[in-house]
Amino acid sequence: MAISQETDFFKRAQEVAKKIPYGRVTSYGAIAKFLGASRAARTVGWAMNASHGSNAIPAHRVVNQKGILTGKHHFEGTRLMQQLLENEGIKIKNNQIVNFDMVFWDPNIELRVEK
DNA sequence: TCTATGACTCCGG
DNA sequence: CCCGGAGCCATAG
Repeated sequence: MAISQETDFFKRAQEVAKKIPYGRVTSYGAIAKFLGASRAARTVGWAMNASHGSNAIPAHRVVNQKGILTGKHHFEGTRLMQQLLENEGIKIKNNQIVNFDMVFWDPNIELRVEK
């Protein structure tokens, strides 16, 4: 089912986050762009913050454009986010995803128009 | 309505 | 890639 355009921005961001496949990651900007506001990446982070702690949103699969775990700071432990990603087979070094280009999942490509 | 904020991104050096 | 500065956007108060 398509993500309703009627839904609030941050809720749509959460829906996209839920669609991130296991072992894959994406960026705030990619989600923002998919929602129609490529420059609202910061707001996407805001949505993650709201969802985190409330619902089971894989926010750990959302990183910045460089593949750096900028949001790890907001998880319970500073290593929780990294461990969750490593548990999915993602290599991380110095807070950065090593094979970022390989695990990167772009909703604009994978979800697209979403038949 | 206006101001402040932020888990971002782009650009130049 | 690292660093500093500016821009953009939605939400909260």
